[in-house]
Amino acid sequence: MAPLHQRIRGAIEARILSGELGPGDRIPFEHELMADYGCSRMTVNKALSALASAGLIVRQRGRGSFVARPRIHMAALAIPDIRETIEARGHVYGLRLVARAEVGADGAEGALLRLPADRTLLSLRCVHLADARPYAVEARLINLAAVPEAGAADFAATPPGSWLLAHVPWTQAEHRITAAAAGEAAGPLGVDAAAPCLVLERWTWREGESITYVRTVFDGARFDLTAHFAAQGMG
Amino acid sequence: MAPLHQRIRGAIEARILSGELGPGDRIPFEHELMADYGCSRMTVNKALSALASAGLIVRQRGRGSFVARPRIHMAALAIPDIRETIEARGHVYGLRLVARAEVGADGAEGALLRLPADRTLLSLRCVHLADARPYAVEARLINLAAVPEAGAADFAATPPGSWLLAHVPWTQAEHRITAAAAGEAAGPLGVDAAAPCLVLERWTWREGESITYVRTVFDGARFDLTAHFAAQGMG
DNA sequence: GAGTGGTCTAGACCACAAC
DNA sequence: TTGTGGTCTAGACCACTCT
Repeated sequence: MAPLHQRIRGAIEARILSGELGPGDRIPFEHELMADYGCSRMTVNKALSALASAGLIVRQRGRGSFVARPRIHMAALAIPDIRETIEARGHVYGLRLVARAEVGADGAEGALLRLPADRTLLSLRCVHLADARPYAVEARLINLAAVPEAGAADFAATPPGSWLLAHVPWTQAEHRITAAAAGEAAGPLGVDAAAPCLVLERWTWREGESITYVRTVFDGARFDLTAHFAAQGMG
Repeated sequence: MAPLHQRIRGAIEARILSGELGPGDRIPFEHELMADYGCSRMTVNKALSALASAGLIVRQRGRGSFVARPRIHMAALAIPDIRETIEARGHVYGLRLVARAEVGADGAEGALLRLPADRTLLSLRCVHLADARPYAVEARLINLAAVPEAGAADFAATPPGSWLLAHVPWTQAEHRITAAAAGEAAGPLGVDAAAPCLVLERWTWREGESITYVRTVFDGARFDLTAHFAAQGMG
């Protein structure tokens, strides 16, 4: 038997998702639900608060609770860890570190991370392999002032993304997904220079400080980003 | 002054994000926090429950609460409403309905929506324009058994995606993002057939029933998907 | 058995909205 | 003035974990 607050939440969720309650419609008042379920106000409140934090309803002090207007195509998209993706499909993951250098932040690299010119960056280029075949080309910059331990990490053995995820908590990130011709990545990827590729860029910050920038190029013919997800807070 | 449960939550969040508490570390017990803040257990419980539902900590009955292992690059990506995107950038939105037909579900279309062969689908093709210039090409299928009102909607005036979002609640969706050559979309988009394009596919369900499938092709040189977001539940 | 979190009660005071 | 939701208290019983 599910907890009462969960059953209350589920019952209201069902009425919204079935269409019985539409956007803007009123949810029963807390005291009505108390009477319906024969429980205390805290229990009802917990159910409604959960629905509100999930975005299914809007609560207004002094007015009541209402079904929320549907959100605009907000989607939870899993941006996968490359090694995990490859291994999950039963392939052997391989990593080839092509270049590693410490560079000043006064050039184009520094501009990408929006850093002052006197900082030092670790610049990495590597190729991710699936069954020894090129899968993705990655160019990464790491702000050494924010992550000094990265200077000693072995990025020929551990993918930079996996290493950072395990070592550095982040608070803000930005993704950009574009399609482009392979261009410079054509050689390492083993495709034609005009081949359509999926380009994933990510900027990551921790408490306002830039941590890393990464640009990953995938062969469009072999890679896609997919995500299955449930509607607003349906878990 | 923020509510007490929010301040407690914020204080713990800060300790996790600053790195003071790392993955697997123990969060103070509820009774310890009660003593620290001089409040009741319900208040502490509300703070910790919120952190747990945000994925920052894991709570285990009989053991305690612990900092969660960081999630694998899970990101909230906003898949934008095309009309809103164009208008938000200050351009004039235009829509050209190229084709509209009701088709049986016994062909390739039915397979895309995974529907029985006896169902009827509404098949639409349209071009989204920004300042009268082609911006994206959309091919859509709508399950008329699930959304009969769509048969009467004016999709020459309202983009199908906007119409559906406003009229039909969904519970499950799946996205697939790929890069591909323009191919058939080259003509309507006004680009070369080999031009790299971003292809966004979406399947949408409502309580297990297919609602719609859409495949949208964007000119890679003019379009990108971006998302700025905060870490696990940081609002 | 002692300690943990999960749930629930029956009150209370407050800020805010509508009348 | 009345009613709403937001917050908080000081208890309680339970299921579970660890020893």
